[in-house]
Amino acid sequence: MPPPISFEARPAGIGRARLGRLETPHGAVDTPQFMPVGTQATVKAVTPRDLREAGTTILLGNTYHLSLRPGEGRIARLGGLHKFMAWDGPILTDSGGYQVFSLGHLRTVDDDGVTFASHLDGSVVRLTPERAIAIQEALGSDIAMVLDHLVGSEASLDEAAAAVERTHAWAGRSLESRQRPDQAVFGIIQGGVDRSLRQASTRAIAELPFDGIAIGGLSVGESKVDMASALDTVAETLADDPRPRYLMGVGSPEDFFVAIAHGVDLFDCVLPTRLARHGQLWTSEGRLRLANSAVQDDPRPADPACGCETCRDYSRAYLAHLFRAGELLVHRLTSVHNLTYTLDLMRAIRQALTDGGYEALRD
RNA sequence: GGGUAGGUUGAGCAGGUGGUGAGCUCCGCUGACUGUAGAUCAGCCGUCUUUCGACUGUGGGGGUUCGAUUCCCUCCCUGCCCA
Repeated sequence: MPPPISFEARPAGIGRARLGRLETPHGAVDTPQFMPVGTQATVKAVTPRDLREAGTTILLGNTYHLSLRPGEGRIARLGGLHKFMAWDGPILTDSGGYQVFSLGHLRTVDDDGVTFASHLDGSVVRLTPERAIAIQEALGSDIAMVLDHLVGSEASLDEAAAAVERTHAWAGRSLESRQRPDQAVFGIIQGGVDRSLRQASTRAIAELPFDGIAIGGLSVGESKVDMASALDTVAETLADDPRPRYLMGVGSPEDFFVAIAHGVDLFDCVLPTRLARHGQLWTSEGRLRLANSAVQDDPRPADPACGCETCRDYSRAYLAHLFRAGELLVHRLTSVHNLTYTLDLMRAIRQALTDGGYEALRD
C-alpha cells in the first residue's frame, strides 16, 4: 500500500524557507500554501467555484462541527465530505482540538479525552483521540489532524506542560487507532512559548511516524516576538525533517513571511473570510474598512492591483453601500477578494522563493 | 366642526402626576478579529472639556410657583373615531 500522501521540498535560500509539492489522493498542492477554512463543509459565503477561481488548492474542514451537524455518518452515507460539499480537491480536517481552546467554558478535559456541552443544544459530546480519527476517517478527508490539547497564552508553565503531556499521549493513541491507509495523519506540536517545552514537544511529535508535522498553540494571544521565537525553536529542532510542516491558525500577511522563513509549508486561517464578513479587505494599499465613511464616495476598485471578480466588477463605494445596507452579496464579494489576495500573496511568495525578491515582496 | 390619543436628544421608544429626564434600540463615527459558538464584538454617539466636570434639553408661547416635563391658559402639529 503506497503512503497516502507524498511530499517533496527543497531549500529556497531564504532562512529555512522551502519550496515543495504535496501530492494527495485528491490532487497536488504547491507549497508554501494557504488553506481557506471551511469549518461546516463550506467556506462561509463562497462556492467551490469561487474558491477555485481565487486559487484555492486545499481546504480545511472541522471534526467537531461536522460530527455534531450533519454527523459524520450521514456524510459518509452521502459519499464522503468531498462529494457532500462538491469540492473535489484536497481537504484537511481539523480534529476539534481548537474547540478545546475556543469552547473553554463548554468543555472539560481529562487524560482520556474531552467532554463538550454542544454549543448547539448543550448535549454531551465526547471526543477522544480515537474518536477524532474515526470521525475524520468517516468524513474521508485527505489529511486528518490528531486531537491535541491547546491552551492559551495566559496558561501557566505547569498547565502548558500538562497539555503537552496529554497531547503526546493522544498523538500515540491516534496513530494506533487509524484504519484508513489512504488518509494521512498529521501530529501537532504544542508547548506554548516556553523554549524547552516547545523543543521537547517538537522532538516527541517528530519521533512518531506521522505523515506531516503541525505547529499548534500559536496565534492564541502571544506576542509576535514570542511566535517567531517558538517558530525558531521548532525549525531548529526539526532541522531537515522532510515531512510537510503546517502552522495552524495563521494568519495575516505579515505572519506568513516570518513563518515561511522558518520553514513552514502550510497555513490555514479564518482571518481572510472573517475580516471579509466584518467589512475589512486586505489590499496592496493596506487594510480597507468598508465601514469608514469616506469609502462611500470612492469609485475605485477595492484593490486596483487585484484581478478578482470583486475588483474587476465593483467599486469600493458599491461595496460600502452593500455593507451598510446589510446586503448578503457583500459577504461573497469581500470573501472572494480576501481569499484571492491571500492566495495571490502565497503564489507571489513561491515565485519570489524561486526567482528571488522575497525580501522586496515582504516590504 | 366635535371627540380622543399623542408631540422626549437624527429615527423609534422608555421614563417622568411640583424638587436630579442624557436610559434603551436603530442609524451614525472609530476600532478589534489568527486550527470559525463570530453576517460578530468593543468604544463613542446633545454642547463645551483630554479627563474630572459644567451646561442645555420633555412641540411653541404665556401663566401659577422658591422651583414646571408634571398644574393652568393659548397656539401649532400628528394618528384614530364621529360628523
